[in-house]
Order: sequence, then C-alpha cells, then structure tokens
Amino acid sequence: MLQQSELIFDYASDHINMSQVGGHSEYPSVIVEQVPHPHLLSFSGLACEQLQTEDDPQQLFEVEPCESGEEETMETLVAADSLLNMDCPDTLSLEQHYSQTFLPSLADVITTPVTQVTVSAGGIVGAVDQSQWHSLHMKKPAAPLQSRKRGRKPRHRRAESPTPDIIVKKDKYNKGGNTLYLWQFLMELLQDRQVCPRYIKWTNPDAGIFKLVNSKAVARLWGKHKNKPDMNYETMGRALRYYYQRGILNKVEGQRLVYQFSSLPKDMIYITDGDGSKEEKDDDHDDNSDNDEGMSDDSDDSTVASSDQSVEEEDLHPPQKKTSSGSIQATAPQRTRPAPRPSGQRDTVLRPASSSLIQENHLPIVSAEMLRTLQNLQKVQSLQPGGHASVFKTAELLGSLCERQAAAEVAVNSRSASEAPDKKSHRGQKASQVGTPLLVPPTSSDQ
DNA sequence: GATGGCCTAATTAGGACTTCCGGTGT
DNA sequence: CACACCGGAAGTCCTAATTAGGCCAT
Repeated sequence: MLQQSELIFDYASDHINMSQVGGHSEYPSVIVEQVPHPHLLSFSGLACEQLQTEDDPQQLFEVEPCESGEEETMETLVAADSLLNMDCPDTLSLEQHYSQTFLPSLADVITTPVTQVTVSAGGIVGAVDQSQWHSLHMKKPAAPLQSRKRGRKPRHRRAESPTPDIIVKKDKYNKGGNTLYLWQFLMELLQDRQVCPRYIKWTNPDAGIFKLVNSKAVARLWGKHKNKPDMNYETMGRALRYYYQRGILNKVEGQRLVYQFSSLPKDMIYITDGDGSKEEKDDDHDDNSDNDEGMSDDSDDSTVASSDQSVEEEDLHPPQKKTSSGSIQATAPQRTRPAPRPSGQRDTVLRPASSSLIQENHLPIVSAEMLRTLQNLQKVQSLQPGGHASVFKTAELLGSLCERQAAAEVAVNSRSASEAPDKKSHRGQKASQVGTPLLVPPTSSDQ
C-alpha cells in the first residue's frame, strides 16, 4: 500500500543502478520526493478518503503505518536531510544552482519515463479535468505500433494559452535546454531554503500567495537560469503577467510584488520565515539591508557574473546551511497545507478569477532541495550503512513501491472492470486511468 | 530492383518567454 | 521621482512534429 509520506524516487527505480550512482561523478540517479498526496493514492486505486478528511486537514498527513513502517519513512527523511546538509564539494552558488544544475543536470540519469512528473492540485482551487493527461498516457501502449508506420500523425499541439495545459516533460531538461518555466522556477525558489524566505517567500501558503521579497534578486536568478543577463524584474514581471491570462498566476491586488499561484501541488515544501533564513527586504523598498544583498541590484550589474556569484556564495550558503536543528526542515510537519478552501473564501482580493487553473498534472514536484540531494548523493557511496543506511533503504522502498503500485493497479483494474459502468465513481475512473503512468514506468507497464 | 523499416538531418509550427514601449497608480 | 504594475506588439529561442532522403534487410 502506498503511503502518503513515503519517499519516491521518481520512476528512477527502473533506471538506476545504485552502483551507478557512485560511478557517475556528477549526477546521482535518484530523485527523492515525498508524496503526501491523496491524488497519488487515487491513482493507485487507494481510498484516499481514509487519509484525508475535509473536516480535518491535519489528517492529510496521518497515514497508517505500512509494512515498511513509519519509522522507516522518517528515517528516510532524516537520511535525505543529512544528505542535504552535507557540504557540497562544489559549493554551488545560487547562480550555478539555478542556471546550470537545476533540472538539466538530471540528463544523464533520468530517462524518459521520468517525464510527466505529475502532482495533483485537486481540490485546491478547483478540480481540473484529467482527460488530456489521461489520453496522453493511455494511448501510449498503442503508440509503438503506430510509430513503426511512417504515416502522418496528428500533430501534437503543445499547451497553449489560456488553457493552462502546461506539460512538463522532464526529458526536455535532458536536452540541455533551459525549459524550466518561470512558474516552476518560482515554485522551486519557494522550496529552496537558500532563497526562501530571503528573496521570495510565502505570505499565505494556504492560498498560494507569495511575495517577491527581493524582486531584483529573483529576476536576476531567473535571468541567470535563462542565460539572460539583462533580465530584470520588469521583464520577468511581463512574463508573470502573461500568466494571468493563462490562469497560472493571479495578482494580489493592493500588494506590491505579491502574486498568487492559482494552484499548487499539495506536496510543496513550505519554507516559512522561521526556517532559518533571514528574510531580505527588497533593496528597492523600505529596507537598508542591501548590505548582504549580494545582488545589490544597482551596484553589481556590471559584474553580475562574478560578484553575484561570489557574494551569493558567501552570502547564502552559511546561514542557510544550518537551521536551529541543523537540518533542512522540509519534512512533514512543515508541509502543512491545510485543506484547500474554496476560492471564494480567500482572504485576498484577487483579479477576476481566470477560468482555468494550472493543470494539476503539470506542477513540478522536484524541488531544489531535492536536486541538491541528488547532487550530494554521490556521497552516498561513502556513507556507512550504519550511518545513513536509510538512503539505501529509500532505494529499496522505491522498488517495493513500484511493486505495490503495480499490484494496486491490477487490483483497481480488476475492480473497475467488475463494476457496472454507471456505478463507477469518478475517483475510481481516475485511478484506473492515470494511475499507471504516474508511478509505473511506461517501460515496464507498456511492454 | 522493389519494398519496407530504420535512422538522421532539415524544416516547420507553436509555446514560452523577452524586449520594448507607453501609460497609470502609489 | 522611483518603482510597481499593466498590456500590446514584435521578436527570439527552444522544442516537438513532420518530412525527406539515405541505408539496409528481405
């Protein structure tokens, strides 16, 4: 049975060989992700109602112990935690971090099945139809046969506005392109202790509202990621404004630099102000703290490439590395996202609600911290089983997870086949339809 | 030689910004 | 005055789909 709090190595189980982890000098082959996700459970045919009650949002994170045990999960988290806190040999700067190693760095280790990392935002602001996502995957089994034929295929239309049909294919990142979308980038920043809440922070995680504490710094990071040295907040802001039309972002009126995601993955890592990093006010505003702002915007523009990096390194790494507990706090207790409220209950004045939302399937769940884990994972080799054996346990967990997922899928399929069509619940359909692609690598299920 | 499958490179279409701009509000 | 914010318009970049051509096996 899939447990909500279990860590998942994004499909990587089929493609990683732990021995290769060490062999690969730069990029380990595992994505560690926690999936506290009822939607996932529904994919696997599990009754997530058992885990989440609308009356008690807290129950979202209450999972019944599985055979692997709650302790194991926690141990795994601790292991990842430890990894995150290991010193990085390369001392990645933010610049490096977001411009180079972000997602493209996974190229060597994550292969096609990792593509469509999907999470559900169901229930957050509104449910989104999954038919497209479904059709994408459900057609897969037939695809190989047709691909042999040379005939003209119906042209696949990419996501277009205003429908927020953003398909995040991670294999894009394997091609060296910087195709991390801006909204993804912002989400990543919001999950990155190095910049959150320092440069960007949640003001109302519940509603997906965040503030660009240091708009110029964020813009510069974005520009570095996109290899646009001239990027500024004005330009980035234009891109953000395009998101209004597409229903990805809303502007929180009356508050400068405050935006709201229309939808969020439930397993976002919410870094709060108290998480260790000092918030840094935008130097354009009321504060006098452009001191430690390595990106002191007006002064360093001429030396963006060098000074930014250096200052960021010295500026960002030391304080964030250590929290009070000496660990990254992106663990379950912090990932408290109360049950979503209807949009009408938002306490923030928003623009006229867009008709559409971020397609729940397309939200990123690979956080920057997870990626740091990847980058540090090479150190796993040097870990003593007694010390960080949980890392390996996690790998095992993944294997069993896939097995369980496959078993669950079979169960769901058989169940749904036996049910009368009119009695099929929507949830049940969803589970049977999209469960497979999410957790079971197509390579194993389609062949 | 004809046919069909596979592979690769070139072309094309389209999405996601980026850049620039003029304007308004705080 | 500086800055945030808005949205139109044109352009760039990148990716995936399509197409054409070459190679090879039957």
